Amino acid sequence: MSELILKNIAKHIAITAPQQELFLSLLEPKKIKKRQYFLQEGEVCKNSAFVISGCLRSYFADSNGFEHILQFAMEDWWMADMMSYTTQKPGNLFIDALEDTEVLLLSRDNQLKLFDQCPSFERYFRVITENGLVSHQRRVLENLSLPAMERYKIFAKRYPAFIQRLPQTQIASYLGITPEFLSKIRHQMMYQKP
Amino acid sequence: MSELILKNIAKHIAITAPQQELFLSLLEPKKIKKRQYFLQEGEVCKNSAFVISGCLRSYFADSNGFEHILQFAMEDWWMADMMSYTTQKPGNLFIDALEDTEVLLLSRDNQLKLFDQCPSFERYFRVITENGLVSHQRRVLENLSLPAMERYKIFAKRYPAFIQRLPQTQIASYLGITPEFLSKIRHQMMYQKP
DNA sequence: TTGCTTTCTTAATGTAGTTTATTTTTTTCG
DNA sequence: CGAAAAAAATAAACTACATTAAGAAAGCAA
Repeated sequence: MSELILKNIAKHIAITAPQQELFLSLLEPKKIKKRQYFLQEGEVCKNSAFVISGCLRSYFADSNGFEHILQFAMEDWWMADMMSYTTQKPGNLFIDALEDTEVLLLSRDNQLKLFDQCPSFERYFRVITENGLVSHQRRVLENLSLPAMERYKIFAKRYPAFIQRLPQTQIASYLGITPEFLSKIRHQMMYQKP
Repeated sequence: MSELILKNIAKHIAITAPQQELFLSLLEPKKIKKRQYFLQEGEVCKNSAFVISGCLRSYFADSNGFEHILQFAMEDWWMADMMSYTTQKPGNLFIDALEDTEVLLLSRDNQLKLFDQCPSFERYFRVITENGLVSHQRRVLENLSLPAMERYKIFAKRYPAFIQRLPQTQIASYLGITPEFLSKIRHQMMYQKP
């Protein structure tokens, strides 16, 4: 069960067997049922979650009650409210499960401990964070420069698994449009593609 | 002249005098005149730039020739095309100067060397990158959830110096609206505020 | 199987923001 | 300084997307 996370780490850094054990000893497994919250607005995000199976989403609920999805996390992805996790102050995101989900938790305390005891992990999370920054920068620019249909096409190409597993409502919320308009876009695509 | 960058680093990590010297020896000063490119689309971003004085912007030029600003960098900020800088592959951003600007350059090679020779710097850049990620996540959510006038108000409150120093055209491009519409918004704000 | 809830579609109407064009104001620089 | 260029304001026509409403389809518990 911890093979997945070790494999993920091996993609970026090489660590010894005792370091692996140290790392695994700092993790805590958890199961989150579909529709169950992992984190709610106003709480401190004590843990970062590595998804073993299932799917999480993080979102912001605006003053009109509309939900805006920041991120999905399926197998092999990390999920947290980064603002709250790094500062350990109350956050304003919700995180919940779109499917029954298994995760491994790493508390911020344990993460910082890990950085001191094994600096390779500081490198691992630096690289992970660099990649996250790049993908959010790309998302900002795509939202500024592309109309909704283009953004949907790119999303579908980049994350084909998401298109199959997620309801369109969720995808629309991630793209920043209404489900009604996404439906219209998909209709248009069917009759203009070939 | 290198006081500013040492002070910035001291905010996050403590380093010895010889480490400071090592770090400074890896930096290269450069001047960039107003309207001059620091980086063009298709080039590899070899250096990250720490701004000593003046102002840089990074932007994406879409297929219709419109510019979409990703970031401004004034004194005490780092600027790079992160995608290209971290992978050392050709990027798709432009970076140029909005004012005559002085920067200190750190090449990716030197940065990685620094990480090996002084792991505290790996921590410094991890923290910087975490902060960048958080601010881009916040920007994604603000773009999804708020109308243009709210985004402008938040921008003005968060970066008061930018409002004074930058032309409205640039701010509009950062907010994702046309200069004409920003002008309209500002007119509305004048007659509804008090 | 039924009924209930969630998801998806369609369509009419409404609006935040764009486009295009013109004029005024400010900045730049020889 | 004065000319030219850039930036800002205004306004009318237009469009991508939202809102509202209603019904069809699909998933799911009992």
